[in-house]
Amino acid sequence: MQIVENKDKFREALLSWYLREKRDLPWRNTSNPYYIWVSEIMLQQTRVDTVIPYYERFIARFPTMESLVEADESDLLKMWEGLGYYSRVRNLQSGVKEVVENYGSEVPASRKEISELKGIGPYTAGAILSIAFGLPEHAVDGNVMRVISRLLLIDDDIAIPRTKRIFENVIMDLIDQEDPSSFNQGLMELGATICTPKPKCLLCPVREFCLAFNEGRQEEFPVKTKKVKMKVVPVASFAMRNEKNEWLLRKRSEKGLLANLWEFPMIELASLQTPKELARVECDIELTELLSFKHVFSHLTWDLTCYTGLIQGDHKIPDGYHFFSNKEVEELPKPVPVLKIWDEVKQQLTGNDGK
DNA sequence: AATACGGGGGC
DNA sequence: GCCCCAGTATT
Repeated sequence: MQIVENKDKFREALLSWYLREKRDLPWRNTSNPYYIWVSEIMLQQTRVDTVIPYYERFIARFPTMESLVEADESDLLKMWEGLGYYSRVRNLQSGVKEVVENYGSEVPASRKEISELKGIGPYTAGAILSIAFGLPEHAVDGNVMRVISRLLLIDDDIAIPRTKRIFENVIMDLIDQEDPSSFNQGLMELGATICTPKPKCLLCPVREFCLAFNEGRQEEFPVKTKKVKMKVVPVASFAMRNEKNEWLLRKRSEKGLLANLWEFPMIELASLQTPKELARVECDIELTELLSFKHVFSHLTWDLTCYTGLIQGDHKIPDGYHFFSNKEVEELPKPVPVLKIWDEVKQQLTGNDGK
């Protein structure tokens, strides 16, 4: 059965399946646009199962837009710790602040206005508009491109940004005017649970409409070109304590990777050649190797070796560095590789105490 | 158009 | 290992 000649039947099949089978997710029990907004930011490039506990904690801690606006950045980052893409939470606060100050705490319900808010791109705009306000707007994410490319045999390369416009146009033509929320969420739910990279077509509620399935070519879609292999960066990290059992950490730059999160001092080994960097880490201190591991980011890999040692007597501490007690270290927002090091440090401590 | 930006789960 | 995830901002 062709979709283009049976749009109403397709909508009916998708919606009835979605309304019957949809997962019970925390953000599906609210119509508060702010809560929908928070969930959509968290769900960017992040799986549902990962998001759920973060969403629950975040809403409990910042139940209103006003409460979020007042939060310190370190508290925000602590709530986001381990979730990744940390600029998302800064942008979220910035966007919410704009709404509180310029829109009387009412999330604007037009694509033009909502798209001007920090952190809200084409997908998130459509998601909030359709889910929170019931407006017929496209919300094209990776799921939707995979589902639609199979349904309609669209073989344009989804790695090319301009290709997304094709899918947005298809959705605007296909979207259910009565229930745009369930339509958009239904497509995403389908992509997340059935029309997965390895599709489970026998469970699919709309397979009779699917051109790829009819030709047995579902695994050929979507078409996506390969990406370049990423860089491996050797880094050395130093978990140093003083005679008061305080640990030396520094706040990362406010720009770039893991911005404003805390770490044990760390250098890329290539830069260890320079005398300046050498001087910083060589202070006549005895170092022992603590652990080594690789940490994979989206665009690079750290090949990390961490050393630990005791700083005795007087040493000049560079600007931006600070000694923290165990309890204070615990409370700092840290990226996952630093959490791994900290876990190892704590194990060593309890091991020593136990013996 | 290409790149930066986290982290984890599935195979 | 590789792929991909309810993407956006910057260049």
